[in-house]
Amino acid sequence: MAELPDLTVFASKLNRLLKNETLHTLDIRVATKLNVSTAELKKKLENQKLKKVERIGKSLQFHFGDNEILGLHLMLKGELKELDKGELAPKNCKLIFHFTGEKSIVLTDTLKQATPTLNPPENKIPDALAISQDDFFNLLSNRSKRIKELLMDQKSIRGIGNSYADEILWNARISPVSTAKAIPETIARQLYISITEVLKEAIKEITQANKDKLSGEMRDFMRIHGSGIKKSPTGHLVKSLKIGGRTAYFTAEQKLYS
DNA sequence: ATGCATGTTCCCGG
DNA sequence: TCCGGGAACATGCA
Repeated sequence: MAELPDLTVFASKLNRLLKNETLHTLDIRVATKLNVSTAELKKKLENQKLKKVERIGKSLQFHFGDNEILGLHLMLKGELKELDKGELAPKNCKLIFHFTGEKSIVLTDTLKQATPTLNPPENKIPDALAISQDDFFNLLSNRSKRIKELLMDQKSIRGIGNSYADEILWNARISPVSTAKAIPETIARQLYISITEVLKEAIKEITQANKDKLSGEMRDFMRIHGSGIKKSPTGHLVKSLKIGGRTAYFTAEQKLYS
């Protein structure tokens, strides 16, 4: 699925496309995972102006007129797509947003796991691109989890998925199986920098490749993560390991703290 | 053909 | 209670 950098690009595309447009009709084809009734969702959002779209963690938030927020998590297979005028709803369509200016976007999901949430509860879990250095140090200091799992733990820090966790840990030269609290502060500082650097660089790459994208993921620029990558940019053999049911890619350049 | 990838949740055992 | 492993979900791609 799309990860944080892709979602950031989607959010800016959605803003360019739909900001200040009024939602005319919300066509709810599949209501699975929805936290309110279809009637309530329609009632709250239809005829409201879309004020902005934001990315928070791995979800998008559509802010509508009267303080109504629609959160949307795409999960593994959710995809957004612009629908041309008169175009039929695609297969596996869950939601269609028809705006008064005749623009429409559709949410499809073959897995039916995409999760729309009306007015998601306030959440203090920091976003990976917004966490302060102090909060990040505190997060590491009392956790005996392996660092890769901690970075991917959405209840600790939001937005980092399997592939970017590998990229970040290689950038910081830290082994993914290091114990979080065993990482010394100087190294943790580097890790903090790597998070921002890797994610921002990815946003830049994706934007340059296609600032208008609304779906899919782009990974061409990844240094470590991917079954096709044999060596790191510095020439070290890429090894792999299952961590938390996911494949971690790493090299001997990455130091183990335990 | 086989199996891997992908996020989250839930279930189980240590 | 925390930690880690595994399954489940549907589909496309090597």
